[in-house]
Amino acid sequence: MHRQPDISLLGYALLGLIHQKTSSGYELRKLFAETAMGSFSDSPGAIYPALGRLERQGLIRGKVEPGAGMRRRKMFGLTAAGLSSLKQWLPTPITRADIMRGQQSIMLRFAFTEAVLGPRASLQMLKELQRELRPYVAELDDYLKSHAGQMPLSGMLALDSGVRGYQAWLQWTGYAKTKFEQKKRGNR
Amino acid sequence: MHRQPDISLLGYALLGLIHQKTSSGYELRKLFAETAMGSFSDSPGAIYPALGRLERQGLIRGKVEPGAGMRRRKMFGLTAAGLSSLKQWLPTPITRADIMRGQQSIMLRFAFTEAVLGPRASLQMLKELQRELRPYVAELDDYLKSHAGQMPLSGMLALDSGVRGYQAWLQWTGYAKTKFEQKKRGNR
DNA sequence: TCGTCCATGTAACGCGTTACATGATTTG
DNA sequence: CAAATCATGTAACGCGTTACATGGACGA
Repeated sequence: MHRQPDISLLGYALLGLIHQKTSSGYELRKLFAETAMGSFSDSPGAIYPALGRLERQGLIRGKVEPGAGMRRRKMFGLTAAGLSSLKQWLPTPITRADIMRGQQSIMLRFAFTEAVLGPRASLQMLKELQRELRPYVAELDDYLKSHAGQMPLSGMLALDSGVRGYQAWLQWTGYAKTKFEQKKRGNR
Repeated sequence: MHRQPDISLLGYALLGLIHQKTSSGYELRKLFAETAMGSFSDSPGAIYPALGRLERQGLIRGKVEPGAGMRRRKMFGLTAAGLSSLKQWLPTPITRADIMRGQQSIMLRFAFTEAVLGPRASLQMLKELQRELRPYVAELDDYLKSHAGQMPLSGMLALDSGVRGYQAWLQWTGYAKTKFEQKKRGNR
């Protein structure tokens, strides 16, 4: 039982992307810059040190491309240890604390789960998310309804916007589940 | 024209709360811990240093309560400079970059705007938010529709969850506007 | 008086931010 | 050949995190 090294969310994002495709730091930067990937920073001062840490931890390995007439660049690939770190992280149970901290880390895990652990794990994750989300939304809603009168309007509305966001997320889990079930039944 | 000192989001949160009510560090901590206030940290290692910075910047002033038979505590109140910092920050224009970075900072501003600048400013902010949000949601939606086929299912769904969140937020702006207009017409 | 809150702090640490630095290689 | 872009880094800095420290007040 090797103890899990500390990896930041950015680290896991890099691990997942590198799992999808061996990449250079620059490519990863562009990905973050162009595709609004959960709003990770595209700054070299974040990515290169993060890659350095992952490499020092033995989770990825980079080698400078020997390509002829190419700009020198270091392509990073996942090591066995890196893959197992990903596999340990992806299915960690979803807690209410995770939910309150924001969708970001949960959705990052969701995005990588299918490719690394398979669609069954994705479905499992969606179900877990529903189980945590449903009572939380209900509680927030109750709180809002019973306290709406005694709160300043702005405060009530700010809270309401959060509740609506969670409701939309909850609805999404249903949609996502049917999409995965459709896929399992073979119609792609 | 005094230059605006650097204030973190946590700093603004504290400023806004102290504006509402002169408070001690401990009270502010409890607020964060209990009311899921945008998920700010309730840890003393965040709040006390932040209060210290604000005090050193002359934005708040704390005095130890002379209360008889009470536990010693330092109550912080806003200074004139603090109030003017808040007033400068609240109405800064909403950009797409703000939106992509997350609702947190925008909703924090919204929550304080009514009390500090009045309901007209809140309405103004909601209109601005709509103006930025509407085309952004439309673009995301277009992108999703045109690329849905060529993306991995998880990726498409992760993006879709983001889009749904923004859509819910946009709908909320409409609701919030009517609430404020109702209030202006006098029926509370 | 003994534990449990109340209340305020401090120290080490990690990581992201901003800004700067450096070259090589296409493109015009 | 000059300018833009590719590609990788480094340094200073601020702030939040976790964990630890301290001490007074209140209840049993």
